[in-house]
Amino acid sequence: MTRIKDVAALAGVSTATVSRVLNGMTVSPDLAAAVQRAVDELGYTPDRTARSLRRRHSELIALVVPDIENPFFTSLARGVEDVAREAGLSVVLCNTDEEVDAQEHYLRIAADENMAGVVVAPAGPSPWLARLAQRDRAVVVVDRPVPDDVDQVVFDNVDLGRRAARALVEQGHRRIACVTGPRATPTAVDRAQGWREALEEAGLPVPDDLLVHASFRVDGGESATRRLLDLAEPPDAVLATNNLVGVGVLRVLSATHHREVGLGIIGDLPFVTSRVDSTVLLQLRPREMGLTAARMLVARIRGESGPARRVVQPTRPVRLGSPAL
Amino acid sequence: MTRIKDVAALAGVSTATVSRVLNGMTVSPDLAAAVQRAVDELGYTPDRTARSLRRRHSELIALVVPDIENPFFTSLARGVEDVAREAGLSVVLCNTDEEVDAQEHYLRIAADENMAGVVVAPAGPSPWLARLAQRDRAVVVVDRPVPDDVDQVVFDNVDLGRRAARALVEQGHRRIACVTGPRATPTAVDRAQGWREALEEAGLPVPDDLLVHASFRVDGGESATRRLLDLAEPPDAVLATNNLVGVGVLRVLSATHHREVGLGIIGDLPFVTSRVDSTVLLQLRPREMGLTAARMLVARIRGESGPARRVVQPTRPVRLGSPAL
DNA sequence: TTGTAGGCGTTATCAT
DNA sequence: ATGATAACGCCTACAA
Repeated sequence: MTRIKDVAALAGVSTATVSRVLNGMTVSPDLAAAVQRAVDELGYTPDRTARSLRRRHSELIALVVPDIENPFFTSLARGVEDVAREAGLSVVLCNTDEEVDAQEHYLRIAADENMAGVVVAPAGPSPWLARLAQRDRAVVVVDRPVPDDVDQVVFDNVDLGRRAARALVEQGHRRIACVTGPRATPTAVDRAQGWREALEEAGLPVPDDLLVHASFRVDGGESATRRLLDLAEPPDAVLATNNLVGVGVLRVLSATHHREVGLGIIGDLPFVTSRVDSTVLLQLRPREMGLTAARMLVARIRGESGPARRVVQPTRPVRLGSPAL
Repeated sequence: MTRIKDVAALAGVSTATVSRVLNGMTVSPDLAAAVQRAVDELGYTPDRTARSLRRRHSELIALVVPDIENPFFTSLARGVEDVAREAGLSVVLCNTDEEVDAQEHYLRIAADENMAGVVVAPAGPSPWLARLAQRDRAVVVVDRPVPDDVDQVVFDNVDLGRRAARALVEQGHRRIACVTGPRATPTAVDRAQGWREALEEAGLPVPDDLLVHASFRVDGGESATRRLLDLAEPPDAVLATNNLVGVGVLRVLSATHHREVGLGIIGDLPFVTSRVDSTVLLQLRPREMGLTAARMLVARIRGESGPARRVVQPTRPVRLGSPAL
């Protein structure tokens, strides 16, 4: 392999001068040109492990997400990537599969690899958030709020639940069920809370059996919906508090020909192929969330100080119909 | 931060001994125990940049894919991850967005970060494949064959096209269109070739306007289908050569109430919500492909030598109907 | 402005 | 079996 000293030898300068050229420090034009020629001729690029060791941090940032198969997080990843690339950082994507152990594993690696920073949508609480901050690494938490004193970009989840449920009320539905995620997932709980508030403010009853906690995945939406349809008094509408749950609900409603049952979804409907003209859609624009988070991260990496910020990512107004048809 | 010398001091041994304990070399039981105690007490983990610099390679492998939003590649990623974790390697996911520049960027980083290996589904040809091999890094190409002399895991794409088209012929269709990916994408071309062969072997004409090259995405399937439906003699069936194109075709067929038009899809239908009872599905099981590729990669990282292998990943037989309903 | 040289934290070689 | 020490490749005081 070609090393910095090979470049130095070819250019007839010291390795220090090569390093300076590579890092944009002041070097006389003629030497800089000679170095650049040598670099080009040899196709030299610095060894990033050596550079990271010396500089005490790399040019990698980790994006840790709980479910890489959920289009919400892949969109978020696109946003993070766009900003990172602009800043000369590369993103490595880590999938925790909603398992805290895997999350801890990847956060530890981010620390041990001396990555410049981490954007994490937490599968659960983690001591590593504080540890990373303490080791002087940039940390931004997205989507799911945590109690730690770190930068966060989240939605106003109670408000999301409220707005989506209100829209269903305005459509004339009176028995609106809510299918949400696990009790341990704050976004799931908050959105359900918003749903409850909207029903109460409309003077509607909120029976316990209309709120179902399921996995935040397609199968969760499916099983929950089947259970709801089996009730003695089934709902006349269903609010799905995330995109995959929404797909599951929609699948079961279509398969069982319950086209009269209203549907609200917080999130986008990825790849849907059925017509959902009257569906209430509250789109979240995860890409924008990724942009916001990555910008905050880059600012911290560049040395910005100040107290942890908690940014509420705005969303679009409720709309009707399928996004693509 | 806590360093190896802190552990050594606390355990009353040299750093060399600590290193030996950490790396499973022979150390007397009592010293090993003392070291382990110190490691636990300090919560020490080795600095991976230093380790990588010294060992000449890290414990990271890169998975480079052209479209992180395509469920085919996220499934493949799951397979790679499962094997990698088992082998003590961590996967970093890199999205090239079908851009060769981005691909080159990430491959270069993989080289400069001294990553142990790379699994890449190429967006296009790359000199880095050879360069990485030359630098003694493990490389496995997946999904899209390349001319380079490197390990590859691919489908028999001509056969896929043939089998899917045959199934549509057997359903009684006589004018079967094919919507495939860009001319520069070998999988797209080969699957279309299989389609052509199946039609010819059935004695059906293969008019030029029944083959449409589009992007390998949902919008590609949509626009191609609209064009096909506008033909003077529209097709009575459509073969989509990948999953996203299939979604696009299905969307347009549903939206325009062309339920009588037959449909074949090479790949899975992610998140579909409409009923597709008579759809020909040729599922590819990308996760298995990821498992295969990662196992080959791990073997190479462990030092396996021998000529480059080209493995054909088997697929399921054609089936009918939606995967989930 | 440029070169020399030390050190980042780890592993591996060479003694003992 | 263990310890001292020299690398790995780069960056950055410090000196000139």
